[in-house]
Amino acid sequence: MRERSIPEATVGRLPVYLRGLVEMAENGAATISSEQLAEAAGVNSAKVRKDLSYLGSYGTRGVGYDVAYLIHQMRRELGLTQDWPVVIAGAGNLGHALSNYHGFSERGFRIVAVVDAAEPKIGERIGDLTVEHVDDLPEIVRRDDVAIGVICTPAAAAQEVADRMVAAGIRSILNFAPAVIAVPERVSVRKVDLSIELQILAYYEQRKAALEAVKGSRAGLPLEPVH
Amino acid sequence: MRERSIPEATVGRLPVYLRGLVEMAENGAATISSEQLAEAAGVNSAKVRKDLSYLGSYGTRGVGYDVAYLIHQMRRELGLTQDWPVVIAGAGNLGHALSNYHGFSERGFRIVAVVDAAEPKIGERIGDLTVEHVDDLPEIVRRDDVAIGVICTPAAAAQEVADRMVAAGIRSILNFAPAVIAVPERVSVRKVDLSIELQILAYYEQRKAALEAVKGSRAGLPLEPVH
DNA sequence: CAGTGTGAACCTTTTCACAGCA
DNA sequence: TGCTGTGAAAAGGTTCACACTG
Repeated sequence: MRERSIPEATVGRLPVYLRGLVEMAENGAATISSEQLAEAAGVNSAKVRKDLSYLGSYGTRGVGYDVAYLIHQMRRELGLTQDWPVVIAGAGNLGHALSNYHGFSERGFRIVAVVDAAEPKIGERIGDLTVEHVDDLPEIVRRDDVAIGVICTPAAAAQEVADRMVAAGIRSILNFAPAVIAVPERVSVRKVDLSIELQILAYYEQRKAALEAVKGSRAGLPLEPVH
Repeated sequence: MRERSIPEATVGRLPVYLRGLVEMAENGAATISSEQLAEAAGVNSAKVRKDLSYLGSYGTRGVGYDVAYLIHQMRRELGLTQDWPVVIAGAGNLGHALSNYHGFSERGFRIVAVVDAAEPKIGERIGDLTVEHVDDLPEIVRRDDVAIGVICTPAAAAQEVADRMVAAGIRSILNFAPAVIAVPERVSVRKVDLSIELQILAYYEQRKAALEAVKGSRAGLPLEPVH
């Protein structure tokens, strides 16, 4: 392989593999088979091999993959060899929780600022940070070379905040607000909608209940796997 | 159509449509076209029509869809005509934020309990709730007929909590812990991994930077859309 | 005649199965 | 011999384009 452009589905799994690999490394494993990594990532081994093949031929036939080397290559490919300064917009419940979330800093995402629009929030302390005004976004982005913004505002404010982030020069947005936001093509957006996840679970849950109700009477609708 | 089993990809979008429809209804719209709904949901209209066709033929040619009726059908299909009692495990930052998150209750997901394993947390108040001990899960699940559990613990505790949830009779799990959890086949699991989302953004961000660097010199790698 | 509903084409992703190599 | 790497087949998802209808 060793070619440009990793499939989107694969990109989404690489961080999962990476986490598994780092854990393996901590446990002292020097090499790992696709079978073992698949186990750790909760997928099948064919998928692991295909996915890793997009990074290059880093395995050894009959042996497996060198854990340390694969971690290195994966970090390089994912762009995790550098630190990523992140700004969070919205100092509510979720904004607080994310600002304090250790998993970010552990993986090289440094929260450099939290902004909000509400006067009473400004100046509030969150860990080492002080909540700044959203008007200061352009300055913050310049000051800390921020490329990634996280939106934790209510839905009604999400589009405006997104616009301000884009105007300030942010090029990637993680949106937790339950709203669809429009951005220029050059800006990447990913969304995480907490209640949508529950609604999806409810759908399958309800199906299971419906299935129970007719149990035995018919062959039964196949219950598709979730996620 | 009107047939069993909606494709997974469609199930994931229905809640987005639903949100758009509810907003339209609040704005007084009586009917909506696939084009308008597509706009609200951030997808194209062909997808909307295909997706809605799995629910049945609820549109009127030349007119569009009746908003109220479509909301009703969609709620029914998603299993949102009932309330879903939810238990949250882990009274840390995220557990707190989710317990207080209004978006859940607004959509019929009622947080009935927060549990934790750490003694000092037990008895702590979160909104109207008092943190209970994880040992009491079976009783809580019985008491409130809980079907959905949310894991907000550190990664190291996730599998054990999942096991306890399953043992207590929970059949759907939303996992926020950065860990893969194994559950019996009958249990649905969805995961939300906050730092994985950032890592995916970092990947595309880094690609964009790499592209800038060679700008003009070559035709350039196509920059695939994110999410 | 505007806009749905849907076959058919197309593209992406997953899985299979095995050749090839350490 | 054991496990990777990958073509080829299968499944799943998206988009096209247009017949059909209220």
